[in-house]
Amino acid sequence: MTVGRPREFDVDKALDQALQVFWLKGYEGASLSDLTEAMGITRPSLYAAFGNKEALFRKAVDRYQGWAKAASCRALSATTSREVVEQMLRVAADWHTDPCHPRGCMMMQGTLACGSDAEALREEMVSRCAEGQAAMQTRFEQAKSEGDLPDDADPGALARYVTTVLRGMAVDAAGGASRQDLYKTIDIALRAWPVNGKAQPNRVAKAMTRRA
Amino acid sequence: MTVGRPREFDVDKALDQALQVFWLKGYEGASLSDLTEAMGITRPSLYAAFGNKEALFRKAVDRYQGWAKAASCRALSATTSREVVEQMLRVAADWHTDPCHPRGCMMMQGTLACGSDAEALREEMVSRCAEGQAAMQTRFEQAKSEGDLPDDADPGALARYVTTVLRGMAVDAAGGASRQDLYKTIDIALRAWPVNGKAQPNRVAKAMTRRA
DNA sequence: TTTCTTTTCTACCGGTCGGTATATAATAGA
DNA sequence: TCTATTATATACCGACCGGTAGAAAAGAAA
Repeated sequence: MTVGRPREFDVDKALDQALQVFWLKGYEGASLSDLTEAMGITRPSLYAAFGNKEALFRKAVDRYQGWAKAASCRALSATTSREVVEQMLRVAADWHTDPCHPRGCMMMQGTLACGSDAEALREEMVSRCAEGQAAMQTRFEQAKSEGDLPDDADPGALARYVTTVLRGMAVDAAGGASRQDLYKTIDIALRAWPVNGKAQPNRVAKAMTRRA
Repeated sequence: MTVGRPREFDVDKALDQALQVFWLKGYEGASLSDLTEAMGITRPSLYAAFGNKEALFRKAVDRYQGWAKAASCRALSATTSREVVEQMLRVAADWHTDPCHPRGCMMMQGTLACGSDAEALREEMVSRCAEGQAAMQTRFEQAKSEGDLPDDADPGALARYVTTVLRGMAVDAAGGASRQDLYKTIDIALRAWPVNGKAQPNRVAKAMTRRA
């Protein structure tokens, strides 16, 4: 029951369009003309609805990260650390080569692709990416305590390694690598994963609920 | 014995300064004002000496790639494929965290960090990066024929894997990762390297000349 | 219908972008 | 010294940047 002239466009759809533009062109590479044309609205409408360009970018990143976090949570709940990593990498490979949207990682394309004046933005994005790495680290610490990883395993270093491969794959995809190429890379990357000689007490029980 | 007024600045030194600016700010993020200030020359001097901004960037990339190719050749001449990869990754880690210049990879920071109008530039950089990957692939094919890699090894996929890790590390470094962090990542990444059960006839002989 | 609120549109702001016209200064050869 | 040639410095170009003022339009409440 709002008063005043009703908005003529769908805010969420417009945000999706803006996300695509940022993904493709980066934060600074996406001009307001690019954005308003893709969103199908005029400049003042954009400012009234989203604040300014930076706020619009943040909202686009929020939406993007929502998807990423959902996929990440699903992967983190896999039974073994190895399965966590494999799912993480495969989902990323599928995502970064999905023909429904631009290739590569939106946050990397959008934020690494920005000059120095948006330094604060970049640092925020770096720390946002670090969240995912930290989540993996805690998951691997849990795996270690469960005996799913050997005693000499370094959860932090392992999480960093996976993050590095993820970032590399995102660049590969942005540069045109095919999904099959990324799959082959994943097969090799996974051979670095430590195998433990200890018993894994919860493994069978967890495996039964894995596909729930 | 050239005629006319002599140039008052050192072209190579100016190009080095331009390289630093592009490295730090990217192709589009580096404005002509940024460049001329860092190079210590005026705008018309820049255009007279280098053509235009894009030509200047290409020359800067040429110089950067010269260093990269030299290091790459050194690594490729190592005895075993594993040593090739280890040296490749370690040199890259050192390079990308060298305090003497901006962090990360100049070509990635410079080119991935550009909008859509410089699409041709980006594609050229992508193909330039592919050269290094191709060189690794031929080196690994040689290793396979020498028995240094198992018969079921896929030289192309292995080269892609190493390239992916290299790209990931470059992003890590640009985001602030320490050299020690990258070293730990390398230790893990190397565990993916295939081990062969076959004899390696030339291994001892080559190892003797390795440190020559 | 009148009033109030909010969105939409056109047109514009100062600033910066990459690039250049023009005039002057500095050298080599005649 | 005079001329040809090249580099320098100032000042400027049209185009585009992110962002906004102000009027018209469309709804809800009175």
